[in-house]
Amino acid sequence: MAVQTSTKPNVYEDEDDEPLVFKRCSTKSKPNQLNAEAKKIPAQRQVGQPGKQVSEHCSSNGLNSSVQKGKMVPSTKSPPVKSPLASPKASTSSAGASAVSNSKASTSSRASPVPKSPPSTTLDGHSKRLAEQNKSTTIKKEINSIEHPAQGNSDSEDEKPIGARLGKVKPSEDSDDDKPLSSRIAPKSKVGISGSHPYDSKERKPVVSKVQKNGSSTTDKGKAPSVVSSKRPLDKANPSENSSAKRLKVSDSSTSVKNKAVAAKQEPKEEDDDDDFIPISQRSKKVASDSKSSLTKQTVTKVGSFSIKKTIKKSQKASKFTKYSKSTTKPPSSNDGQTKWTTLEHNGVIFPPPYKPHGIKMLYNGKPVTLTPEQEEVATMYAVMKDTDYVQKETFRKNFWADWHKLLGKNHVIQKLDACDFTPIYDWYQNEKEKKKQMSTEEKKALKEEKLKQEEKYMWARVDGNQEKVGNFRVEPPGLFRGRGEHPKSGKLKRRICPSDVTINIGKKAPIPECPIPGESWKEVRHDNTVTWLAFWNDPINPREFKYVFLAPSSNLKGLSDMQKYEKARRLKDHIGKIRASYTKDFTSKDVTKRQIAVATYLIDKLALRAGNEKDDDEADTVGCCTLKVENVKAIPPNSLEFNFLGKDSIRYENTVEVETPVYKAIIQFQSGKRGSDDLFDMLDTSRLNAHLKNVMDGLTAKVFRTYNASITLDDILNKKTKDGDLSEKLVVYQHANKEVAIICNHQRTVSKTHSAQMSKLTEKIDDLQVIVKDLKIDLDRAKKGKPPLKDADGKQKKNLTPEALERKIAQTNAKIEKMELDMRTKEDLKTVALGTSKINYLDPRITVAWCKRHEVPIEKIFNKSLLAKFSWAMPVEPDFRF
DNA sequence: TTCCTGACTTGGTGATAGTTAG
DNA sequence: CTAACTATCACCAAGTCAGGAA
Repeated sequence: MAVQTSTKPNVYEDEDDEPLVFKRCSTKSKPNQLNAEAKKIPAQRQVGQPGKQVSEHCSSNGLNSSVQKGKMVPSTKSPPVKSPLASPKASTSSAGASAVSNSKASTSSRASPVPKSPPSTTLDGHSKRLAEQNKSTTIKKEINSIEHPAQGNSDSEDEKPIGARLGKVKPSEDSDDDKPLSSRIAPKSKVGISGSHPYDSKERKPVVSKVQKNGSSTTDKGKAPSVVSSKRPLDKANPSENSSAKRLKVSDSSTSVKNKAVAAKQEPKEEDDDDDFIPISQRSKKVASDSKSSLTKQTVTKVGSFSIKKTIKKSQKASKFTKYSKSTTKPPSSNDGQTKWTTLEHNGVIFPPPYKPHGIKMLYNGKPVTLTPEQEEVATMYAVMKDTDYVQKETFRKNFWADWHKLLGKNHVIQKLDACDFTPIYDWYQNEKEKKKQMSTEEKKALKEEKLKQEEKYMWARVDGNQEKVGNFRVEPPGLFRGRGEHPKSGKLKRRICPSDVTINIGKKAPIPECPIPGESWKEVRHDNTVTWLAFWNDPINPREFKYVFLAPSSNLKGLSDMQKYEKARRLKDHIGKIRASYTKDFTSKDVTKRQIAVATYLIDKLALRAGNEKDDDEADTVGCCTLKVENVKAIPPNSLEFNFLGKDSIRYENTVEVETPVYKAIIQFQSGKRGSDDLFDMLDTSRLNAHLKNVMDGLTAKVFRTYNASITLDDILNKKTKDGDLSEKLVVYQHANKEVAIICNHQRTVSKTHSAQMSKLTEKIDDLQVIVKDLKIDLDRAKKGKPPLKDADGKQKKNLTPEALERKIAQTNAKIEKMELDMRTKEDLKTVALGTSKINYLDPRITVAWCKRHEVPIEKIFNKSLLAKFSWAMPVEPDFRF
């Protein structure tokens, strides 16, 4: 087991001991210890404390990390010119820049073979190539898209209690600028547990209550939010950076396609990767060897990396990763600047089936009403929503009525919604649902197959010769608009989309998809290779907006852009010290705009707030950083700020943080003389802010900070907290890190309806087990004295067991109890935290993959099937990769 | 400069497929 | 084998941000 770990452990450990620079403050709430500790760690960090600054600085430029890694290129500094080309930072390049693959050239061959059906099988080894590519971060890698065969991962393990270990984690400390500043955001109020007794046991932590959605909440809001302290030393700016910052106007790396082309050229040998045709079974061998070689190669370059070959096991493991990397065929075409593809074939989109009238009559003033199919369709949409809270909302009903009334006509019997009784339709619907549920497995299966058969042709596209999965090829069916929060348009009828609403985008030489509805035709057919959409139509609710059909996340196109996103965030690491120094300096600038930019940037960096674009009146009233209102922030002496606002999706953001005094003062100034509903940052909007950011780092925008803070936090926690231990303990560490990121990003979910019931059930079970333990102890005592055990509850005589056997049983039961308690704590802890969002969008998968490789954690334990497909580009990463 | 359009990423939820406990 | 859960996925809403028109 200890495989690779060998090298690293020490490193990390050391870190722990280092002085921390940032530390979190404790939350106010007093969680029980476990929590508290755990939470603290990540959650709140103080931004710099004075004394420690030094270290901070250093690290800031990533040095730290690089050092640790040993390798990853110290170079952070890349030449000032960021090159359009490669965005990648120099650092990566070390390995070899060489390998970029590019591609177009090779393309053709591979592609063809791929059958239309999803290729399920290929596994393969392109890893090598990929690996190299990775190293060089050059953008263009080829990502191939093929689907992976079933991977069966069988590992089953699963589930260990997650929370288990949290308690043990020690508070971390971080030091560097690199580290995320953020602090904890989530408000922590504590809530009591609902059920009867709380779970119990030892430490119970108060539950954190989260925020509620839509503001309504409330619940506990009063509680104490956590406070973060932040202080970052001012001094730090790095001189050097400035120059680079200036950047010439090169295009931003992300777009840098052009370069890529050049780079691409190289693609050496990878050709052999194609094993697409080899049966899987045979492939495995090959894979292993490939991977090995690739790894080896890497090893060479970098000193410290662990060598794979050490054990067989290892190689097997490696193969696991390679199996998920795409095997594909050709690399994506290189783009030059704008080009996203050279050839594109697909079959268009599929439309929902026409409405089938059911003929059930609803009641109006208690009397049945006959409706036309169109009217009935809309009535049914509403009827079906009877038990959702949408229909409780005034806006929803009003909008629905307006649209439906129009359909009914002025002289219809139905004149007002309140006198309508949709129950008959509702009941009919419930009944249909029930019937469906009752169908036999075979029937269900047949139905599913039927559907699959119809949709199959729409599921795949061929992009530059590669077979790629299409994301959303189904046109949205008509329905009532379900806006989130207090959306002014919620309840409006979303009309049916027809082919004449749809614009298709396809390669010039590709056959134009046949319109699936006889007699109708597409609105337009374009051949625009500067965009990635396959089709779009105007949103019926807001005609100036569009609904697009894109490729699935597992596609090369998406994978490439995903990777570029993370590379950009990694670049921020090299500039963050300078950026922080610069905005710190501007907190006291005489120029109000400058001061606002500085404070806004600080909030975005420290709290991971979203940029906050302006919104129209016909959208829900939510805000982001630039659109914060005076009333959303409350200054709490001596230097804390209490935030409370509705953010994206009308999710409430509640957090109290300690900020640096100049920030605190600046906020008070920005608020003075304004009404609560006025903009806090009146001189600012997102484009101004982003324009400023762009001056500091090429391609930098507000959202990059979210990605950066999320990923660096994961990398940091993972590397500091992972200890040797069994798999489940490692998974707990991962989950803990993931949770911290989710908290920073304020990713919430609603508490499941059955949550409290589940908790009390668990409590009950634990109580039962405790009774059992008690009885066992009595029996043990008796057994020691040679007496027979007591009768059981039914009055039956229990089996006579030896004291040893009884002791074993007691131990087992206690272990069970402990595990359950842990599960409960974890469950309670995560009841309002959504871990998935950050995994999908913010955490550089290479951090996870590398960590898995280092610690021998099967990647399938962390990434599910879709994530594995989406992140296939990250699978070849070197084990010592650090964000 | 500001406004508007267009393209693409990010996000929460409910239905469903898959698992596990009883 | 069924009930109870859980994990996953499809769905589609809601953001971000670039770039061009006004």
